[in-house]
Amino acid sequence: MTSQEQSLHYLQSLGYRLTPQRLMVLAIVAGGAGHMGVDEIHRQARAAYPYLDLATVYRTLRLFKQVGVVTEVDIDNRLHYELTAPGEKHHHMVCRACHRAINLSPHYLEEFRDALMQEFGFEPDVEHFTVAGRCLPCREMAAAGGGAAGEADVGDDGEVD
Amino acid sequence: MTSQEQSLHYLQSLGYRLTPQRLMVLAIVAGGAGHMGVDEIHRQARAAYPYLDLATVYRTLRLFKQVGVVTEVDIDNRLHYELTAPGEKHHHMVCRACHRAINLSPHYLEEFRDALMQEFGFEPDVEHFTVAGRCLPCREMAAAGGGAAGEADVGDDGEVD
DNA sequence: TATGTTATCGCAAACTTTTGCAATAACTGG
DNA sequence: CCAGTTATTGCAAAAGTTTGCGATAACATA
Repeated sequence: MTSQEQSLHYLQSLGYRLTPQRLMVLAIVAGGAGHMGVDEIHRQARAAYPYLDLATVYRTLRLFKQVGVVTEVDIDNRLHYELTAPGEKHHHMVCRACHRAINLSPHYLEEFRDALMQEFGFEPDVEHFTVAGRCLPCREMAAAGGGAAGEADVGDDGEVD
Repeated sequence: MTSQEQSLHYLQSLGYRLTPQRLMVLAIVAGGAGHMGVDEIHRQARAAYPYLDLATVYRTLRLFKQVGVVTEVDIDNRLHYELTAPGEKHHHMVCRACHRAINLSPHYLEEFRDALMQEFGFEPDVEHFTVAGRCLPCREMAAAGGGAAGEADVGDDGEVD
């Protein structure tokens, strides 16, 4: 049983229905490399299933995220999704200059999470976590006075690991 | 010189112009208790200055945030703003069930920030930081099987310190 | 396989936030 | 104090995302 099939059975076991729209969206996110923008998922889905509505894509992805099948990443105020890798869980650092997403091991958040739990009883959503900031190349470019050269001219799929 | 006046001089020293719209928005955010939603700021502003456009409120708040005069908090997918308290900097934990914002001392983020800087050269935006999760009361309510009772029925101004 | 229940879909409209553009007004220098 | 420069405004429209609603289709039961 592939991990996609597992996800589908899991959804079913929670009482959700298996619809062609959900199969399609799952297959596309699974097939894509890295995180995909909603519009791209929608475009690909419509190629095979022309009537699939954008609202359905949003609803489907929100459901998948809620049950943990996909991971949501906010890149430059736009939602992106990737398949949740069960064994290789990671968070993201998103550069606010070049909008690249860099993976971050969960290890870096454990202390933080434990402190909030113990001191406030607050359980942070660290299933997935995105922290904005500025990556090394962009900071160097900015420091050099270079400014905009090369910043923000990366496509939807800019990703470093 | 009040802290509002300081903010205004600071804006001016950066080359920004002092307009009635900016004075108004600053006064309202300064006068409000805790973080205010954009619509509420707009409503109050229009009471005294009827033609002030919502787009101007957004632009003004974005500018204020950029220069550090106000702090932005994302509560339930809506932007909220509060005056940046120079001496009492804090972050926020926002409960995804009751949407209350709880203040968090910067101390809890220092280690995290330092680790990212040292290991990745990534400089996280920790001027202000919002972490989503579930607060103690909501977790207890959920555990008790109570479910929705009392959750999410808090107004715009629900805040704990 | 036929039937009922209800989760899900497509569509349209709403909502929050951003952006383009021409008109206005804040600051600068004379 | 007046004129020129240009940041800022208001308006309208776009962009991204969510929501309400009637119609449809997935699943369960017989």
